[in-house]
Amino acid sequence: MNVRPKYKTKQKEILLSYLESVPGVHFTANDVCCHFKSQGAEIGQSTVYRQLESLVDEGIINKYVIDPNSPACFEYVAREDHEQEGVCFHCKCEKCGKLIHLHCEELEEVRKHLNKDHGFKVDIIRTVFYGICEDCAAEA
Amino acid sequence: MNVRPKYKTKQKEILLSYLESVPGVHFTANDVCCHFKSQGAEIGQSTVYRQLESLVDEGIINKYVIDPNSPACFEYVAREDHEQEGVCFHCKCEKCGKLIHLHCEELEEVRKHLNKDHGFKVDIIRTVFYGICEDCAAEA
DNA sequence: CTAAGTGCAAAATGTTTGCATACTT
DNA sequence: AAGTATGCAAACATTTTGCACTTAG
Repeated sequence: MNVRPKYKTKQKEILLSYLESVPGVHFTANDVCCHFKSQGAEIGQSTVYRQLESLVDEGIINKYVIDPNSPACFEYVAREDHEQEGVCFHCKCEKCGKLIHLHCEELEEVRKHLNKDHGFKVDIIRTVFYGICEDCAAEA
Repeated sequence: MNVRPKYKTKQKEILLSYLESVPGVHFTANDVCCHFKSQGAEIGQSTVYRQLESLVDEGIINKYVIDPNSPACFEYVAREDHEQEGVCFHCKCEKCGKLIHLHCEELEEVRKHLNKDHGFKVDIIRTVFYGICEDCAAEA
């Protein structure tokens, strides 16, 4: 999409270090703004939006769309999850919000299938399966 | 989630009969407005939104949320399709924005696989594969 | 010095709502 | 008559953008 950040700025740094401190938590762009506002270390909201977008592109955070009328959710994905490079799919529970990471051969197949038979190159980082997780299904 | 329409109005009637004429086609609320505007048979946009919402609740059409910043997509699902549970999967091109819908046996398999082997019930309506479509991949 | 990032306020977008009017039953 | 639906315009909320300014390399 875009060429991405090249300069290391104070804003990006503090944003990132904050995100690293809340792995697995999901938050909105506005949450981030408020957090920094209350810390006195403000970051302009355009910057927050722009940085979050960058981070999504870089695969450092994930973005979740629950409903077009509520704000988008983001979530920091711990580094280990990236590094094991065994391409990782994500399932997001719509009920409890849990994020499940799957390293699964069958899903790998699907990706190949979409590529070969439909000419569609799936972007795994961005793609999220929404649904209901085992636990939530059980208690329902 | 609401108590729904009780009166049969002209607007609802022509809206429905239009929808029935385009099964499997994706459209936005705005598309509907424009369609009727060009037909001279206008329906107010609030009415369009309200009726579409009703129809979603009634299970007559499906609503797809691709991205919070692009309009929601709707799709009339023919009665037979409901029965064969052949809801379709969506692929969204990150480059040109195209939305591709797939009725694909293999994807159906994945869904079953996730359910059976991972206990995860995929919500097809909300799940979107992001990636690069054939055309965009070609011209790159 | 140049390219990139920031922040503000303004625009854009898609959707919802208040309210007076019109239609269904 | 009573209860709904309609349509307009205004309101909303989130996200994006234009632009002048600052900062990193």
